Amino acid sequence: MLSKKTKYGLKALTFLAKRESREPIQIAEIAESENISQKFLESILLTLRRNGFLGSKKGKGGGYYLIKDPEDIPMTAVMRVLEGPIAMVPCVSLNFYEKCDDCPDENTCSIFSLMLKVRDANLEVYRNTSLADLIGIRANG
Amino acid sequence: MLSKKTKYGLKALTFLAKRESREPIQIAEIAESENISQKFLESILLTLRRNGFLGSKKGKGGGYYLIKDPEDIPMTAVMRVLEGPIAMVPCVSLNFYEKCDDCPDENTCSIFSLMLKVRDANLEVYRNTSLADLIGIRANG
DNA sequence: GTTTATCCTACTAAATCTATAGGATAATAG
DNA sequence: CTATTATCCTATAGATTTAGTAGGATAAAC
Repeated sequence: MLSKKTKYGLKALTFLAKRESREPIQIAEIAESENISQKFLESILLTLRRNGFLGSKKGKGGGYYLIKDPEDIPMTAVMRVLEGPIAMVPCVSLNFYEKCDDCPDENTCSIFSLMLKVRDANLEVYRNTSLADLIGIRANG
Repeated sequence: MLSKKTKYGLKALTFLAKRESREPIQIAEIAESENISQKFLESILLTLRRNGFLGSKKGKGGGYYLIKDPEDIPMTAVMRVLEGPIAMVPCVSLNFYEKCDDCPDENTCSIFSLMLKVRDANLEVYRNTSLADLIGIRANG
């Protein structure tokens, strides 16, 4: 299941991407518009800023804004920052590789191959989808 | 991330599928061979039996055994029973549909289309993989 | 009737997710 | 300079899910 954190983060990003202008938007405005707890959203936007997706400005007239073109923000990057590894098991993860603690040997693991296929299928989707693709009237399916 | 429950369930299923004979195998043997807590595995095999994947026999010489050919057990079925919905959000789930509580309208939801694509990509993999495909030396990638 | 192994419910512990509290910091306006 | 505004940041609390355990009931074999 997609975490609320990721869901809210994606909604906030699309909210910002939809705007023509890149003027700062306050957390409160995004939170209200997208039905998100303001404090929770605050922490999410903070991670998005720390990971290079957003800029911010303090004080009156402050808020958050995109610092890249939506076309240049692939879903792979967003998902990895908000949701974590794209792979379902660490031993097939490209960016978060780890040995599975219960597996003596990847070469004989019965689910390794399946997990590889799943990872690749998801990567294919995320790599071919940018924030720009999420904006506007949805292209159904 | 894949839950331990699903991972262990899949390993147990492949362990049983690898055997030529369909004689009952004891939980203890599977648990030891696959590095799984016996009690935990017990509850997993129980759900697999209740959902029509396994048969069981009590008493001496008892245990669990497959009641279908591995070719006839698609990953879609196993995943849905052990891991739950294949979709990442309930509003795009085929078998577990629900409205998202925070979304006023699916038609304007910015992530709906992406979640559909992800679901379909995963379905494609799971539908085209049976338990039989998990057996034996892994076909890498 | 004893042994063996699954059946079943309930429960506990740990981890993760979701959300909140409350003050620190910095920018703006006057 | 001071008040106001809005982000910054750490810590923590509450809720949910996951992982694993306890302990006896049931049924089959010998």
